[in-house]
Amino acid sequence: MTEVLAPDARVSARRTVTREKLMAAASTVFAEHSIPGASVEVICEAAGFTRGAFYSNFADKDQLVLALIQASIQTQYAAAEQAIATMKATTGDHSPADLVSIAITAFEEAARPGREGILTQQELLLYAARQPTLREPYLAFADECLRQLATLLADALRFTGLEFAIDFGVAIELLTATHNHLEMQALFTGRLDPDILRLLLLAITRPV
Amino acid sequence: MTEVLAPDARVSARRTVTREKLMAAASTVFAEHSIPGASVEVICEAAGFTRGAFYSNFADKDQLVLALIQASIQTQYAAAEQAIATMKATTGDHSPADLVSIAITAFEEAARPGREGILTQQELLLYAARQPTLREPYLAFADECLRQLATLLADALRFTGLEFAIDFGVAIELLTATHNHLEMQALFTGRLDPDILRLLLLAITRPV
DNA sequence: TGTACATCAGTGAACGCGCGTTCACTGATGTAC
DNA sequence: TGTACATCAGTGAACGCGCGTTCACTGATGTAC
Repeated sequence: MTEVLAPDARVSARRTVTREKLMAAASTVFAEHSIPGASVEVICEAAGFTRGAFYSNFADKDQLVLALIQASIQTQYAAAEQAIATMKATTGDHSPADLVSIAITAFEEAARPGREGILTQQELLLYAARQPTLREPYLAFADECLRQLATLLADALRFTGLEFAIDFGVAIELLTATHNHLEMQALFTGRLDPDILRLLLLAITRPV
Repeated sequence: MTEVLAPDARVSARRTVTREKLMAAASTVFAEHSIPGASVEVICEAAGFTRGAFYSNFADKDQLVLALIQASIQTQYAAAEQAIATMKATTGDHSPADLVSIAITAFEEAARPGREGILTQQELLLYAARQPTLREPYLAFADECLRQLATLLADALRFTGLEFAIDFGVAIELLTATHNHLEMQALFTGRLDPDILRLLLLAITRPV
């Protein structure tokens, strides 16, 4: 991860841009055709390169998938951080429920993946579940994400004067499960109604 | 659906068996290689046939996927019915929480898909989300499933003297979302701990 | 029940296409003086 | 700053393989007398 935060000087800017274009194109093509259904040719066409460029940047297709998974992890980290910042910047008169809702909305806004992003994420998730090499990193990421979210919610709850009526870890899991469920449903209905999240949160909290 | 319940006499038993073998093999291969990554050749090999047999039974690969989706729907219907029957057959002294837990466990037992089944289901779900032709049927199924589950839970709750503290529809959605989340997690951890489901249920119900 | 024929179900070779991957190349970028 | 050369990044033709699909065939099953 260090290399990503502090880019290797030996990698030219041009090369970095090419890599990013290929990854963005791959993300789009994966969403439409699934990972095994997406040919290197089509990805390169979408990115505006020839296949040679692809193999100049990635050893093979699997290495591209791995890079995308790492990028997806980084994006979600950033979204969590953004949400924390937004929440901490919020002041003024808000009911406890409103404050919690603001924090959640901030996270959903920051991470909002759109239809294409949801499909790609699910695709990467299934791929990681199958590939033994990727299972461990993905789990580690999930744990880290839950911890981030826990910090966020703990802060938000302290502001609001609410507390969880159930185990903290279980509460976080229920919230992410529901969030995921809403995203999957959005693939079919086209709409994402976050009301259920709010109802869940109110059901599992109580005044201190 | 009529043809499935009352099998067409013009379709020989031999043919039906071949179809079922091909579908079972496809389910296994889809779990391992995803749908676009599963070649007709490999599916036929796993089923013990040659590729000619495949095209004698299915117009193309997509028709096989469609048949699998329909079969998956039937299986889950059956599981819901089985769970209802089990619950209605349960008598004796049980706490409200226990009774609810028995009903849920019965459903999980009847539907228990195993690692392979979970992967295949997710694969079919993503496929249906992408394929406009399949979106509508899948949604219709989901609605029907939720209605079945609603009946089951309404009965169970009546037995127990509990009632939902939140909207009925929302409660069902939260339960299915959590159930799904547990299945996905099981793909990574290898274990499926249904305790969270029980905790959720207790959190969103109250004595009448 | 036994025989002769018709239909059906699965075989396996063949097809052409598109895929992943390689590599000799060329034009773009960077470096030294 | 300008020129000469070295390195780098992406090109595009070529390869061989495996795929989806077709079809003439054969052995199995069903039917009529």
